Amino acid sequence: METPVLGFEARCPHNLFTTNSRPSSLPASTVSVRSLTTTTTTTTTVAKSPETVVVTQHPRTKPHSKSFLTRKSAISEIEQSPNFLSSLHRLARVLKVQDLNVILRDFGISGRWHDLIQLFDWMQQHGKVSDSSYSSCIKFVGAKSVSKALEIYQSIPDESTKTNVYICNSILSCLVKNGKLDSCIKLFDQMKRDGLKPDVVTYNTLLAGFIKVKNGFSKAMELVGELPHNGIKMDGVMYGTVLAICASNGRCEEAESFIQQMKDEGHSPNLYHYSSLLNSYSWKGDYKKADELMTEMKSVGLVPNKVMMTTLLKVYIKGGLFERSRELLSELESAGYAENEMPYCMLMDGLSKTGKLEEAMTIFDDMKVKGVKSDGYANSIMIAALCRSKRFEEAKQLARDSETTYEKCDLVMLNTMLCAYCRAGDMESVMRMMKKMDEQAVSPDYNTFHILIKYFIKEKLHLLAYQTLLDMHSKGHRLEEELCSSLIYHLSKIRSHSEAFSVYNMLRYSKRTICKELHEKILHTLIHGKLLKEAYVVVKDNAKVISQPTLKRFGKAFMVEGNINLVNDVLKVLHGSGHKIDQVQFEIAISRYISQPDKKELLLQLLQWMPGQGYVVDSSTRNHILKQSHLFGRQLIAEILSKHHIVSRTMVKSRSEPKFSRGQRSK
DNA sequence: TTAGGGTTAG
Repeated sequence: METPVLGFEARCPHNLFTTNSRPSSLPASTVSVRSLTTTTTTTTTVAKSPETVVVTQHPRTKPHSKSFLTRKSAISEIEQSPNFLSSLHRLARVLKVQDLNVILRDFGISGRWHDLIQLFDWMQQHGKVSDSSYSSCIKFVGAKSVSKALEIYQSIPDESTKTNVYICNSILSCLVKNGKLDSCIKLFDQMKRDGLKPDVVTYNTLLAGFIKVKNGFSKAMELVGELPHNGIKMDGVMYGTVLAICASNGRCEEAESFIQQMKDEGHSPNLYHYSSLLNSYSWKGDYKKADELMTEMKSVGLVPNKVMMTTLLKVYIKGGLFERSRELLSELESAGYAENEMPYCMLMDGLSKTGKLEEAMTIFDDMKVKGVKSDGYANSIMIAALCRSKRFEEAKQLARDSETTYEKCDLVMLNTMLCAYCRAGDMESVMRMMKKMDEQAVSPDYNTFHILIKYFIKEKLHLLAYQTLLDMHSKGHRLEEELCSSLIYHLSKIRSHSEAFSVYNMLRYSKRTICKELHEKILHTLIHGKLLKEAYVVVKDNAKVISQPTLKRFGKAFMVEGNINLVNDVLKVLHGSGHKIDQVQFEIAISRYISQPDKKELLLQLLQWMPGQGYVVDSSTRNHILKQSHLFGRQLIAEILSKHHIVSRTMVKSRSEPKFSRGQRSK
């Protein structure tokens, strides 16, 4: 009785109960869900495709088995029940795992997230899960919560299930879609170690993660390089992904060669493949190649769509072909492809960035006259354009208009307006924008901080600028040297030396190399602020790039007021850097030691160190030491000073030798 | 039986 149904199920490659998907190669009308799940009389009416031929080749004795119909109705009952769990309890006995999967997917598609989780829990508790339960569940759960999806993946008890390629692809895709590319790659490597045999879908999933990532191109190519090793051939989908990666990285030559490769392998590029290639030409504005591409595409019967035409416009604009751009824009208008502001925005931006502000403004006005729908991008572009031309009052006015016209602003718009207000010196509006960002819970980005700090410096609110920089740093944004340097300068001027030093340190430890003048600059600030211990740190790390006069100034300052316990270390560091220590510095250091006899050891160390490096005490210092030698041990002092004496004599001799050779002297 | 991609603006 059940055989025909099972036979049918076994032959049909797709789930009987699937309500959402069908074989992607088939048009919607051929094998509809309705036709498969109602009675056999309808199957004959749709017997047009190979699949339905299969059906008719195995005629059933009965329309559907009782069990089939029971399961079918149980599924819809649970799906439609306001309290699905109670229906589930009641009907559980008749349902197979694949039936539960159908319900699971139905919940996923209709966004019944909590029901989905509840159902899956129930399935796990009752041991009614299959590989496809995991892959579907992870897919739907992952769209809302990556951590929950990971939790489900980790909960898989069986190691071999954990490396099931469908399940792996599902969780990897979920990570990619949530921008967690690094964790995705890590997990992928782990999966491979655990026995995953990645397939074309796996690789494509990973590759998709590189599309909008900076420097994603080379990493993507590494992955592509792994394909032959795993016996995987690229398919049309993967070519699409790879071309998008090329396009978003401006790699037009590579894009061309991938297109060629796919053609050679018998794939026909579609509109998307060509669009990516076209987009790759926009980087350099290569309109010649773009035109050729359009011709080729049309010759194979593809009709450019709105996006493609807009991308072509982008190429023309980048290539500086403004007349042709205007013509193309008219074409877009007549084709009904310019009903929103995007093509206008591109043209306005291109014009203004090449100094054609007036022409950009004409487009802007035109757009308004034509009643083109705008979400505020056009305004934002013009505000930026006006700022670029230093027409701050007009920029400010337009920003005000935007604020009243458009309720919703994204971060870039907010930044543009903020910038206009800052440049126009409108403090009240600046504060209003900051408040707005706060209220809308928009977190400031690098640009926001940069704009504000520059503005606060201009308004001489240096400590506020400093606080903002701290905030910026704590949020993990990179700091720009020029801005930091300027802030260091201003903080020093208002005698906020330690704040200046903290800016220096933030920059120093977040950047591999910084301009050498900055070390010198901060050193002057620290000396001036008497932060000598900090100054010593700077010298210790950077003595080789600091000028001799500055080192001298530091040395002297430290000898006079630096921590006495560090005096010898400082002298050694200065000497070690190649700096010739001034006699005055020794004099000061030694007098300090003499005035503090408890530092006797340090004095002796210094005096013993000096001759070995070619330094000797001068006569007044020598006399000073001798007068107090009872404090330090007369005998020892006498011995050390005699060494100084010997060295000083050889020094005098060697200094005089090159100048007066024997021969010269005898003349 | 479950998994993948792709084009445009500031």
